[in-house]
Amino acid sequence: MINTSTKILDTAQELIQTRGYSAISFQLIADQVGIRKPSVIHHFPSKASLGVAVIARYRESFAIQMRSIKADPEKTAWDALEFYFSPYLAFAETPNKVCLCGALAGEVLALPEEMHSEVKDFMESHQKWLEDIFRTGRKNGEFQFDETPPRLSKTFFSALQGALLIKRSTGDLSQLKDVQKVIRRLLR
Amino acid sequence: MINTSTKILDTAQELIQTRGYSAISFQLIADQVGIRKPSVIHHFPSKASLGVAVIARYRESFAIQMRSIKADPEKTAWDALEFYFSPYLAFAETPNKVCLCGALAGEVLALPEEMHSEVKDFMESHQKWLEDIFRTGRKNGEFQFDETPPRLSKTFFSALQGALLIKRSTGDLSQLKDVQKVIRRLLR
DNA sequence: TACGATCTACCTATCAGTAGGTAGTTTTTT
DNA sequence: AAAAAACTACCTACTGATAGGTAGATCGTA
Repeated sequence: MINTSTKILDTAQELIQTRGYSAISFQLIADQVGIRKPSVIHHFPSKASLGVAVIARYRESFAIQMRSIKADPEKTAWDALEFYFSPYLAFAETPNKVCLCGALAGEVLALPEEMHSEVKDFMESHQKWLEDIFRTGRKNGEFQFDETPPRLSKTFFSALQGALLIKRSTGDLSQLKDVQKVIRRLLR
Repeated sequence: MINTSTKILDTAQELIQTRGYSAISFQLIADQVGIRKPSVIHHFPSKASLGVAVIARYRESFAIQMRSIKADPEKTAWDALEFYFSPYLAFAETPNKVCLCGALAGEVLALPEEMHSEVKDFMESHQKWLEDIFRTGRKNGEFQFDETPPRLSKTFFSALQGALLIKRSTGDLSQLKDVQKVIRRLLR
C-alpha cells in the first residue's frame, strides 16, 4: 500500500509532464487520486510547494541513477551514454510524455519563483553529466570528436530535450530515435 | 496607426512566448492593449480562435521569408542557414523569449484541438526547410556530412528548439550560440 | 442611417486556499 | 495499564478572485 503523498506526487508529475504546470489544479489531482481537494492541500499546502516537491523528487531520481553508474568501474562511457538515453526513449514511447523540466521550460515565467532554480539546476546537472561522459569517453579512446565537451553536451542535451517536445507534437517517434542515432555516429 | 486586431495578436503572441497558452487570459491581453475584455472577444470570439490565429500568422511570417530566400539564386546554402539561425538568436537575446511553437509544445495536451495541427505543421515545415538547405548545400559542395538530410535536420531542429528553452531556464546565452557553432562545424 | 468597435454589467464555472470539524492512531502522563 | 493529549488524514462547507464568455447599450464614422 503506497501512501497518499506519493500518489499525489506521482499524479502531479504525470499531469505536469502531459499538460504543463499552469493547466493543472488541486481539483484535477484530487479527482485522479480519489480524495477531496482539501486533502491534497493538507499534504502540500500550496501549488508552488507541490511543484517544488515534484521537481525535487524527479531531479533526485536521476541523480541517484547517475551516481550509481559513475561509481561502477565496469561501466564504459558507451554504457553510461546508452543508460542516459534510456529514459528519453521511455518517455517518447509513452504517448504524450516529455521530460518534466522540458515541459516546464515552456512556461517558466508563469511558474512560481521557487520552482525556477529547481528547473535551472536540473538543466545544469544533466549537461554536466553528459560533459563528464564525453570527457571520460574521449580519454578512454571510446569516443572521437573535435568539439569541446561543454559545447557537445549543450548541443546534444538541447537536441534530446527538443526531440521529445517535437515528437509529442508530430507523433513521430523517429524524431528521438534519429537524434540518438546521429549522436552515436558523431562520437565514433 | 496599427489596428486593434494586430495589436491583440502581437500581445497574445508575446504573452504565449513568455508564459505559455494556459497562463494567458483575455483580461491580461486587454490590459496590455489598453481596451476592455469584451472588446478583445469581439475580435477573437474564443481563446482557441485567438490561439489558432496567433500560430497561423507566426507560421506564415516564416513561410514568406523562407520562400523569398529560396527564390533568390544569389543566396548560397550557407546564407540560407544563417538566415534560418537569425530569429533563434533574436529570441534568445530578448530576455525570456522562446519560439512560439517551442513554448506550446510543452503543453499540447492542454491546448484546444484546433491548435494541435497548427503546431504540428509548424514543426514539419521547419524540418523540411532545413532538410532542403542541407540537401542543396551538399549537392553544391558547400556542406560535407555523412548523415542523411532528414536525420540531420531532425537533430539540428531539435537542438535549436531545445536550446532556446534551456537558455531561458538557465539564463546562459551560450546555450544557443554553442549549438549554432557546433552545427556550422559539423557541416564543413 | 447603418455598422463596426467599444463599452458596462453580468453570467456560470473554476481557481487556490481557509475554517472548522470528525475519526482513528500514537504519544505522553498519571 | 488507563486516561488524556496530541497528531494524522481526511472531510464538508465556504471565501474571494479570476476564468471564458454573453447581452445589450453607446459611440464614431462612412
